[in-house]
Amino acid sequence: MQYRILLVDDEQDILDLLQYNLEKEGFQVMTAQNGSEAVNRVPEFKPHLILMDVMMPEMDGMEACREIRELPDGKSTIVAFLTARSEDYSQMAGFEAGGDDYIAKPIKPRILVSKVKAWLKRLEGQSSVTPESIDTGGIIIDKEKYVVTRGSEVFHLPKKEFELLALLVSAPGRVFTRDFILNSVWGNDVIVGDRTIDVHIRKLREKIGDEFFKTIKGVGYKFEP
Amino acid sequence: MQYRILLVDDEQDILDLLQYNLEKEGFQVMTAQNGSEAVNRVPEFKPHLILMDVMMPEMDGMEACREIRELPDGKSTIVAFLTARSEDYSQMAGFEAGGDDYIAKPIKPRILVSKVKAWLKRLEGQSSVTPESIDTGGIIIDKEKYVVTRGSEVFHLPKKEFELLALLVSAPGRVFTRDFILNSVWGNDVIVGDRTIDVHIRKLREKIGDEFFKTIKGVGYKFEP
DNA sequence: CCTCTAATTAACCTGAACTTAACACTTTAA
DNA sequence: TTAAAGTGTTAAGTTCAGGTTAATTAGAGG
Repeated sequence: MQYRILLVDDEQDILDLLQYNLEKEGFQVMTAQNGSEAVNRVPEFKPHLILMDVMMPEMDGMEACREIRELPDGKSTIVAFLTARSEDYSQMAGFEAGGDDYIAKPIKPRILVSKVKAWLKRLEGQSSVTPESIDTGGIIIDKEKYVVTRGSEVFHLPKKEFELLALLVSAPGRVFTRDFILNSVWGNDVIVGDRTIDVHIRKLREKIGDEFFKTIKGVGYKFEP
Repeated sequence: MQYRILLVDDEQDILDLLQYNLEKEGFQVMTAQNGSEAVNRVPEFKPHLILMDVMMPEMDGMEACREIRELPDGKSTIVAFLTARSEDYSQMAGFEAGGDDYIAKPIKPRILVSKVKAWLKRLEGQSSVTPESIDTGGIIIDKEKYVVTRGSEVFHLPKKEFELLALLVSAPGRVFTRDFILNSVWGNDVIVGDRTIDVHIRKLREKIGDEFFKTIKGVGYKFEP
């Protein structure tokens, strides 16, 4: 499948440069010259990744990002900012605006491409949408802080357990087959034994609570609030 | 409040044009004809934004920018270069010299004005969103004095340690991936070994306190008050 | 050019996280 | 009812990310 990337910058030169380099790598690229144009293109183009300059006339990157996050298709795309290096980290990455990451100018094509690939790789593992925090049946999963809260208790789960939980909770009641879980949490290229999932489920049951994790024999597991 | 803009170009015509357009928008404008003149004007005028030609007699823009960055008032001002279009984006913007952005000649007044406004907008955000000193969980980070205070203790951290701390503290609780940290503190063109971050984290733990810095294995680090 | 500090690297250690193996248990269906 | 298949449990590996230390390199300032 071809990934779609939306480039947003007010300067044609930079758009050209980036577009050239990304298309060379086989990505499908669309461009926009300012924030509002970018916002408009999202619904039609449904980009997997948006690379956006922070500073633009008309509507700046932060504002555009906020608006994009409001769109139905804008929640799942990765937004990365192009920004000058400065001391102001929080601004820089535009966390508040819902930015995922950033790349500092000057942009070296090779670095750009490798970063883009890394970002997109993140999408592969995900089933569909991944909001910053999921809240189901009294269990809150905060992907930003990497913590799980149930009532007043706070759990610090290791990576795999956390991802497994996040997957199950992402669709409460839905049954995930062992196969699907392996793909999502472990990846299609990793081969692990049969009991690995069981053990991880067990740890979740131990920590979060037995009652939440239901086994469907011959099929898989599901999470129930 | 009125913003102060320092224009630097060796051509009187251009100075006049820019000055006219910017004053029309309500900005306070001062001009200089070369780099050294510009450097001299910074302490008295304390400009919010410096618009400077790259190529000038006496002292060019890059050099002037470097010197301005050395001044106490020069750290917080935004420096943008006026530059002819070229393929060399990294040079173009003079980021190495500490420039924040650039605008390509020929300069269209409307674009100039909107860019200037966008740049200055960043200052607004900084004063409110990210003050010069952050105070989290009893730890005060003074970005101006480059000093960290915890209770009555005062730490003078070296640059990298300070920046790492500032980054983590900028979003307490949030997990920063090693990758992200490398980008932010080291920049995406610098390649450093795997253990570099660890060592810096260790120094912070040593100096500030072990309990504040939490490791999320396989993910990254976070700061918790 | 020397000195001192910061920054980075290298080499090694540690332990949590993850996986596996072995076996017990449970369900299903011939 | 009993084998077969699927899952649960435990403990014992194994691996790999991160921690630690010391040595090396880079850089600023005299």
